[in-house]
Amino acid sequence: MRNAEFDREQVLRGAMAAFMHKGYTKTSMQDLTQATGLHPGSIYCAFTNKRGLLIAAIEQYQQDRNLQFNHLFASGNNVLANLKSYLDGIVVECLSCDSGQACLLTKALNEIAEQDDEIQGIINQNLQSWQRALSEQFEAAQQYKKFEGERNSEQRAHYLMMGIYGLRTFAHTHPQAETLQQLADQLFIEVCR
Amino acid sequence: MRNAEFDREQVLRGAMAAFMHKGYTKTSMQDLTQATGLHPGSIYCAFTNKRGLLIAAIEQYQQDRNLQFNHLFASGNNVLANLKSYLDGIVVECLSCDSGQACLLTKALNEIAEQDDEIQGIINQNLQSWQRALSEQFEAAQQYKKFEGERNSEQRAHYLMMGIYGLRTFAHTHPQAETLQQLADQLFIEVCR
DNA sequence: CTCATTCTTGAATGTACGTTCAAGATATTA
DNA sequence: TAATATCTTGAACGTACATTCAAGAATGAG
Repeated sequence: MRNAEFDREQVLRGAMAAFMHKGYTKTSMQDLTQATGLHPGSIYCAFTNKRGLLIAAIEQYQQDRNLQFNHLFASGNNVLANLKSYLDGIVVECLSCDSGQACLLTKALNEIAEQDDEIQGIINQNLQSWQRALSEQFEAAQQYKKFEGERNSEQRAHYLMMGIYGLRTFAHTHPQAETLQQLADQLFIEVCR
Repeated sequence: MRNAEFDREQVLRGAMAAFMHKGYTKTSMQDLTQATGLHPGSIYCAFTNKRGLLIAAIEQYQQDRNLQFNHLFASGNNVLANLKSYLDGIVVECLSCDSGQACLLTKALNEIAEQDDEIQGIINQNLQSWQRALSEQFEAAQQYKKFEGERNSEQRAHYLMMGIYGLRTFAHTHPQAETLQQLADQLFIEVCR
C-alpha cells in the first residue's frame, strides 16, 4: 500500500563505500545510517541486519562490477587491448585512494575469512564468476594471438587474479603511479606470454 | 625489586596468533588474555593498550621473520635455489591454513590502512626492510645468473612482493596445493627472467 | 625475619555498539 | 474523505567490550 522511499541502489552504494573505507567490523551502525541516509529501523526492516546489509552491498557491488566489466569487453575484437585497459583502470583505481578504494570482495575476504561461512561462500562464488569471465577473455584472445606459454586460459586467469590482488595490497605501501604502472605492465606481459 | 613472571616472546607469539586468526578489531581482550595467558591488568601494565600489544606483536613478528629469512639465505651461494625454497615455503604456509596463517603485516595493513597512521608507518617500515632484503638477494643472484629482462633488483623485489601478497589472498579461495604451487612456480620463473 | 617495592589478579566501570519497538507519518484504496 | 496498510523515526535496551584499580601475592634488600 506504500512503497519504500529510499533508492535501494543508492543506499547500497553508500553502504559499500562505508564498508570499503573502514572494513566490516569497524563500520558502526551510526556510520551506516550516515552513509545510507537511512535510520536504524529502516535498515533492519530492509536488510535484517548489519550483516544482511553487507551481503546486499556485496551483491550490488558484484552487479556494478559485472556491468562495468561487460561494457569494457563488449567490443568483440581487440581482446588483449581491452585487458590492458582493464589493468590500467585498476592502477588508476588504486591511486585514487582518497577513501580506501579497495575491492569490496577481497577486503571482506581478508576480514571475514574463516569466520562466517555463508559470506565466505558468497564471496567465493562472486570471485569464481569473475575468474570465469577472465578465462573467457583469454579463450577469446587465442583467436588473435597465439600464446607462447603452454598454460590454459584458466591458469592465465588465476595468475592475473593473483597479480591484481597483489597489486591492490602493494598499492597500500607504494601509492606511486610509475611503480604501480610498471608492475601492471609487467603483469600484462607475463600473463599474455 | 621483582621481575615479570611471563615470557615476553611467548606472550607476543600468542597475541600474534590471535590477531592473525581474527584480525585486530575482532580480537577481544578476552581472546587475548586466553591467547597470552596474561590477565587484563598485566597486559595493560606491560603494553599500555590492546593497540600497544598489536604493535609489540608486529615487532616480534618482524624479528621472527627476519631470523627465518636470514637463516634460509645464509648459505652464500645458490641464491636462486634459496629464493625458490622461500616461495615454496610460502605455499606450504598458505596451505596449512588451520588457523588463518596469513602474514600479520599484510593482514594488519589491509585492516588498519588509512585508519591509524602510526601503525601504518610501522608496517610500511617493516615491509620496506623486507623489500630491501629481497633486493639484496636479487643483486647477489646476478653473480650466478645473467637475467634476460632489463629490470633492476628493486623492480624484481617489487614484483615478487606483489606476487606473494596476491598468492596469500588467492589461497583463501583456492586452497589447493597444485594450483598454488603452479602459481608460485610461474611467479618464480617470471621474477627471474 | 621484616620491610619495601613491584607484579598479579579479576571484579567493577563506563562506554559504544547492534538491535528493537511503539508511536508517528505517509500513501494507497474504496 | 475515511480507513487501512505500510513505511519511517529515533529513543531506549541489553550486551559486549576495552580499560581501570584496589587488594593481594611474590620477590629481593637490609
